[in-house]
Amino acid sequence: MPAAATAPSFQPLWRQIRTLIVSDIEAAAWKPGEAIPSELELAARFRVSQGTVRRAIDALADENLVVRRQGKGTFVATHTEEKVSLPRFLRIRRDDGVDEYPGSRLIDVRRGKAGIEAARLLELKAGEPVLLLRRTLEFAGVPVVLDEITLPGSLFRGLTKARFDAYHGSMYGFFETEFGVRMLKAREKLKAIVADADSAALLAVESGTPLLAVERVTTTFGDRPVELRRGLCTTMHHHYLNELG
Amino acid sequence: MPAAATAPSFQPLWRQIRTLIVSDIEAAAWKPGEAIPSELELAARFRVSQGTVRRAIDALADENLVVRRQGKGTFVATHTEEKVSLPRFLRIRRDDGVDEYPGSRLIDVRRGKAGIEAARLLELKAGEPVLLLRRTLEFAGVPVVLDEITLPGSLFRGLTKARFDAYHGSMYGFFETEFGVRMLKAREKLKAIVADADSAALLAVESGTPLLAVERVTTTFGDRPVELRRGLCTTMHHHYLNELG
DNA sequence: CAGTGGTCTAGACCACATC
DNA sequence: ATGTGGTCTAGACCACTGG
Repeated sequence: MPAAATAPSFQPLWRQIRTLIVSDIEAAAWKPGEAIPSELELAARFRVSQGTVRRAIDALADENLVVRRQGKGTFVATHTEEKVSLPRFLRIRRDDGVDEYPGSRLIDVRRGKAGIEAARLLELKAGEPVLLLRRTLEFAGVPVVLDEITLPGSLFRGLTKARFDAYHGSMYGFFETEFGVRMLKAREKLKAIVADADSAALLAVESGTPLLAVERVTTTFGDRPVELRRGLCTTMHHHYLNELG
Repeated sequence: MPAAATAPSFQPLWRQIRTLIVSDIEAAAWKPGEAIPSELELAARFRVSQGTVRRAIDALADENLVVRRQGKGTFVATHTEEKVSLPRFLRIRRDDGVDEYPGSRLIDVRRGKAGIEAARLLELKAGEPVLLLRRTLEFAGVPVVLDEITLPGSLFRGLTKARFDAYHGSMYGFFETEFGVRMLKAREKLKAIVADADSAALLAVESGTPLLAVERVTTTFGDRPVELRRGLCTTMHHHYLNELG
């Protein structure tokens, strides 16, 4: 039983079972929003005690891969039910503290080839086909964030502006239901820059205004990157919120 | 047994025991860095099974209040052992990916009165005495962050520049060992601004350079705020890192 | 070796949702 | 009443640390 250099040789049972369940979720044995089998059923299937299955599912809940609901069951996490609370990956907030769900306005969808930087971050070869979306996020009808989103062409075949506009819900909900791509984790790097002429026009601010630049790489199962997003955010009346624990 | 409007009437045993242990940690029954009693000992003391104590301690470990070390024991978390890895609350990184522990240079310590905004964020009355520290964080000898730190005077009596300079370690280590104030959680709000003349001088950049403005409110037990920090960060060669999961 | 945290089991019972 | 997740117990055994 070979082991990676830094990995433990033997994994506890609950860890192995967690991995098995993740594989089933990735293989869409149960779709996002659906219930997975009950703990007792999984325990019987894997020939372990309920407590061991519980431990595995607890880990998955901590990773936001599933959601537990007492009395009802355990459900595969989805981005299509985020209308109630704020989207999990949205860190931009209004300064006045009101929790507003921003509107998304798609500007355009273009086809292109991955540049060196995008290829590196998305683990593609330079020149591979990508999709380039531009969109704004509007709070109270005012554009606050300008995003340029780079997607691997191979995963999002058939993505058009019309198709996105026909979908009602968040962008990650769109990716999930229309292309089966699940956004699980993201890593963001923030810098302060000044607006150039183009960005300023789209955000309705003066050229030279300071903007918050957010570079996000989003990953799916196995930490495979599937989205590169460069956002510019006006921070006159909004901010980026982060909780440290 | 009265209950708050939104709180559950009955707490599970492990939750109650967690609270008891937190109280003991807050009361410094065991100091930061010291071991708390073993699970079996705590189980006997509270007349519950080891599993229930385990659950309580697991929760504390998730909150970074204690650190488990297999074979050795469970230890109260401390800010004085962060020299190996990067400080837990430091999000600024070098663009080149090198993990550098920045140097801290204290500029000055002043006494003052809380303004309206500081009073609100620190839950003080306007006009109550505060301490105002200014310091820079230097990466490779170059100032990258300029912090202005506001502390409630009542909690940090006797804090002087000389005393800080005599201490070797992180600022939160200093607060912990010298004043018994434990920084547990923080909430940061980020904006992009342009440097004014004073800040530009201290950060050795031109006036008008875009800077990342970080407002941090740090809390201790019971979510009581104990530090307000306004930081300005040059992001030419550094960035603010955030992981979303 | 003894002591610590880590895993796993089997079973009882509770709390919640649904029919 | 039934099925789900949530709590709690008692006990066995494993893995790691340090004298």
